[in-house]
Amino acid sequence: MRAPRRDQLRNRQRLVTAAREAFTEQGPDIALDEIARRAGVGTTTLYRHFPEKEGLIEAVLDDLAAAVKDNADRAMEGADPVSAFRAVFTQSCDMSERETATFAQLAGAGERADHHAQRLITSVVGPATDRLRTAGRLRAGITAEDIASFVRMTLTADSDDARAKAIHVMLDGLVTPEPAAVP
Amino acid sequence: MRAPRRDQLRNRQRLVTAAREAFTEQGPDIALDEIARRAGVGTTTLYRHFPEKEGLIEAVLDDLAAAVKDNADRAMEGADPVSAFRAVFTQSCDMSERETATFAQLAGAGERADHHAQRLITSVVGPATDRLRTAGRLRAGITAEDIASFVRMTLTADSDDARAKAIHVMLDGLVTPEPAAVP
DNA sequence: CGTAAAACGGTAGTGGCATCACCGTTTTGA
DNA sequence: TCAAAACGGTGATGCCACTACCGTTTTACG
Repeated sequence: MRAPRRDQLRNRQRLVTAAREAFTEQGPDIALDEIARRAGVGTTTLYRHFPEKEGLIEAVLDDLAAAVKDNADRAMEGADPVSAFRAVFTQSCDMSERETATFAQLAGAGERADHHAQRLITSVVGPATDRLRTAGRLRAGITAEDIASFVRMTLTADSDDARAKAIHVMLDGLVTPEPAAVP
Repeated sequence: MRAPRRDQLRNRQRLVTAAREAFTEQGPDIALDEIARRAGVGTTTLYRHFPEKEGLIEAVLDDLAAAVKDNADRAMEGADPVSAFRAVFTQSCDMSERETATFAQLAGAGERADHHAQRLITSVVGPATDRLRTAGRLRAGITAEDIASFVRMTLTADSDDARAKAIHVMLDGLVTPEPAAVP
């Protein structure tokens, strides 16, 4: 089997980067021709890489999620389970302003994209959630998928203010108080 | 000034009803031609009533919200502020299965529709929220708009299960415990 | 009733956009 | 070096929102 060609990899990366910028500026309804032009490739090449628009959206979601995942993993190191969970949850809901809006828009741009976003978020918050549960501080009956769903909900808040309040309310209800110490 | 013609009113109602059914079955991307056919009117008539698709979506949102508003107002009568709020909040998040999904899809079908849905929900939960605050049982710093935003968030949950859990968590964080009685 | 204003409905057309089909040209791994 | 793979331009198809006409029907009202 031949190794993948360099121009192929390069063009794919260019497309994803251009698409990410384009989606951020204009939303998911921007024309694919425009994205190809921004990437400096022909429209044919775009369709060779992403036969359907939703595939490109998924790739951009991957790109956006990678940064969040990095931050989340860093926040896990050397922190107690409660602090780690709070940090991961907050960061997942509230990346940089623009990224949050872009991620939310793309996640709502179709069923496939929606599920893909859900999976990505689950992979980000899963470890912190499991650790919180192991420490006995996670509210009973809550799964990592639930947490991911909550995160995605907050992304659709219509203002940063409302989102911040929602994060606060949810964290309060998710992390249970420390069990009383035996005297 | 002449009174509005009956056929006009009738056709408008038919369009909204047909659109509501069509959106419920096929989602907001269904073609307007198809909706006109279902309503038994010409496409020209559809565009005369709703020059833009988003206007039709807003009308359907109104239609859906009216039923919820009725339930909410009924739940307010003769109930204490806390019960009333819990009932209104829960019912707003969780109408009948189909309606919830339809409302959420339409609310996400454009910026105008989004803001319209927000206003509608605010008008539904506003009274119950104000009453809860007056009773001193609403968490400090939370406005009716925040509550409406929370409701809209829960509509985007990806499963009934996750939505139910979110409602529970949020209610716990929103209604403060009764202040201790003076001995 | 009679009538004119208003609403209707069919048909054709415009323009944007996703997606496909060719096909000659360029790049690249081996 | 050279064949496989990727590129890119151009034109076509089909769907859909939205517009323009224009002759026909319905309706409010005198």
